[in-house]
Amino acid sequence: MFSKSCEYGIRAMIHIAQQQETTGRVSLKDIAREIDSPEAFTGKILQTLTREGLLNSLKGPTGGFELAREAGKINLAEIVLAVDGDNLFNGCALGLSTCDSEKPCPAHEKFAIVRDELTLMLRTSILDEMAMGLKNGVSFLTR
Amino acid sequence: MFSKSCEYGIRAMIHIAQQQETTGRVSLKDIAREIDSPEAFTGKILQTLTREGLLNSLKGPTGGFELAREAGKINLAEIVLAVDGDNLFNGCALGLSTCDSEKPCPAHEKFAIVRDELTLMLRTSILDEMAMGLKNGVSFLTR
DNA sequence: TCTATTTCAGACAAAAATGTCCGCTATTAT
DNA sequence: ATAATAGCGGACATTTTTGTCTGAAATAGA
Ligand code: FES
Ligand code: FES
Repeated sequence: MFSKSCEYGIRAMIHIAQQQETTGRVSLKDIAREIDSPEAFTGKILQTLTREGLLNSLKGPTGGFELAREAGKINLAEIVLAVDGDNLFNGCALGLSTCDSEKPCPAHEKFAIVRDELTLMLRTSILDEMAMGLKNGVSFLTR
Repeated sequence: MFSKSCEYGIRAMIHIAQQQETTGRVSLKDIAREIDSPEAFTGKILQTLTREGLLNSLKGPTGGFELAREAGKINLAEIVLAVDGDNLFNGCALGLSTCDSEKPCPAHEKFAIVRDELTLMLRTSILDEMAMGLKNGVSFLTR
């Protein structure tokens, strides 16, 4: 469904959202440890998220990453778009060059509905809600 | 969403379903041409589908591939499972080792719903219906 | 039987995704 | 100022996915 990069990116963003309420900025080392991901690789992904305007980064001691906007105004669709691009939202299920309802593939009719539901689900998955779940111990970022 | 292999596999199965009503078995060469896919690579995928019991194959002149069951009794979920495995149906959105509603990731609650809708959509996408769409010119396998 | 055709199996190759390393730059604290 | 810290950028390495090639095995038809 999502690339490894995207999975790490989402987990990182949720962890940052949950952490920064209390401790402010979060370091790469802390993030990689908490979401159980390879540190250097995660660093690359966080750079991407920073370039894409979802994170701010600060160098030096006490440096680290923080959300570019408040956690209530960032949703999963933005993160997926930033890391994996828009193919999941627009692409054809059967890999045709474009998804076009005027000249659809045989799966289009049923697939487009589910794809749109997925898009909506991602748009309505807000970072602060997910961070809340983490904090309350009802959800987890490792296993 | 799906791997290239899976996309080619689905397109091949739909083409075979549409073609074999009239001309019987379908050769790899014909399939690769009609679904616009690399021939040798497509051959590998058809071998997999044959091993997995979704296709029968026959060597020699007049040989080729045919559906192992009638097109009304094969759905997309089976093809996806045969080629890409069950991760799409069971896997965690955020890449945790397993998806477990007892110890869910922060995306689980909303994601599991959409994932189940996708599964249902694939299960109810039947090969003969899609082949019909192709024959009637309302859907297409290339672009 | 002989030949042409077609799938099968395995080795090989190229490209993309995933992951690591290292030196550089910016920043903080002493 | 200087040293220590943390992100940045680019090169490099590994693994997976995607794709190719070749020869063998099976089969139909002449
Ligand atoms: S054309 Fe294939 S999903 Fe729209
Ligand atoms: S635990 Fe992540 S989707 Fe179920």
